[in-house]
Amino acid sequence: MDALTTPPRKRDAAATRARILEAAQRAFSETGYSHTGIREIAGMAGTSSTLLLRYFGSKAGLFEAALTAAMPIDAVFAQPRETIGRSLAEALLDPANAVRPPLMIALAAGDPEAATIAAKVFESQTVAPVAKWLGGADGRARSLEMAMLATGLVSYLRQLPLRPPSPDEREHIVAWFAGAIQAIVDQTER
Amino acid sequence: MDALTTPPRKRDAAATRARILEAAQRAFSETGYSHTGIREIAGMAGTSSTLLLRYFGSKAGLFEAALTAAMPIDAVFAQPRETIGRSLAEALLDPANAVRPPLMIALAAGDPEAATIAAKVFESQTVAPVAKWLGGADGRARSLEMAMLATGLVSYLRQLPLRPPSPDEREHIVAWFAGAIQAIVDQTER
DNA sequence: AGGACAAGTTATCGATCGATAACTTTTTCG
DNA sequence: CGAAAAAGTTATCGATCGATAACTTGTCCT
Repeated sequence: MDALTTPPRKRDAAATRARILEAAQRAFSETGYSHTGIREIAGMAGTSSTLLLRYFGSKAGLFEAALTAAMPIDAVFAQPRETIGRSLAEALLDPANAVRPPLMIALAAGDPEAATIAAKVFESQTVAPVAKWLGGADGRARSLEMAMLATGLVSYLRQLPLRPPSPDEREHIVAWFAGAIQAIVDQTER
Repeated sequence: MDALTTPPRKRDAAATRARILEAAQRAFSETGYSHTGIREIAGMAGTSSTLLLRYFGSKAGLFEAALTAAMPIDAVFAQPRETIGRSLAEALLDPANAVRPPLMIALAAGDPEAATIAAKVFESQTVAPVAKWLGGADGRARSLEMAMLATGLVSYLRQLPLRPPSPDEREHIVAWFAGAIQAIVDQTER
């Protein structure tokens, strides 16, 4: 009588874990940390919340894992240094990149627990590497400035339901962002 | 037998309403929208959640009221235009200013309901007035750029539990922020 | 083949949340 | 004064959340 029901999928812990992680990245970056339930994520991954918790310990653990796995900044900073502003802007605003660290930061800021996790991961995975990439004694300050810009950009152009900027306004903003990033990168020691 | 118990305070709807509003501003800007309960706010105001709901209809209504009442940008933009960058930075980072629009924005971004309210209020109370203050056809784009910078600044220097920047780094960041704001303000039509 | 362990499901707990109803106390005003 | 309206309290509902326990089913290894 179960000829019409979907047969249960092959058991594969690694694949299930990966599906949960991917679903978590998508869900967290769409609805934020507090507003996303583990049942919802598990449902998107085709499993149950119980299994999710066994793999990741807790909702906070899952968030940390999702955040850590979503840090593909190397590709951006491998681009030519002379046009890194544009490259970063495009990477941040590409709709295909569902999960980006600054977006996660913006989404986590409202929840103390999530903010602590996000800050820790972001510090080690993004702020510190970029500071090293920049070089100089003021590397960390400039890295933080870039992070502020990036978080602001994704917050306003991807997250907040503001009245959408016109194409001209959007291009104005993106050009300004790229220029501001480039200025920080090109800056030499004072 | 109630000689030792505090006598109940005089009944004053306006004063109670004001206490609730102030408590809401403080609580929301410390723990965010989702993570702050109406019982907690009511407790800070010395009343009950029932009364809070009667005055503000719902938690979302209270948030909107708290946000609308926390928009003292006029004072900042009444300062001399030539040094508005510094003035804005100081206003945003002054610990006495517990509630600032960009901070509320940062805290609300993670919750869809709160983000919708915050975006609507911020658009009309801050983005639009600043756009008019700036003037020019690209006023709104430049206003949004300033909002991005401000949100990034308060997020990283007031909200996120990052490893705190050193005094030198902090001053580096503040000076950069003030310069970036000033550049947007001084910018003329291209 | 068969058992041991991993993978996955079902049921449920306890806490918390926003919201509502019903009630009591105080103030106000004719 | 006294009654009506406003101000405030107590009790509780229904839903949702993260988390745990107990159980069943599939897979793999000797």
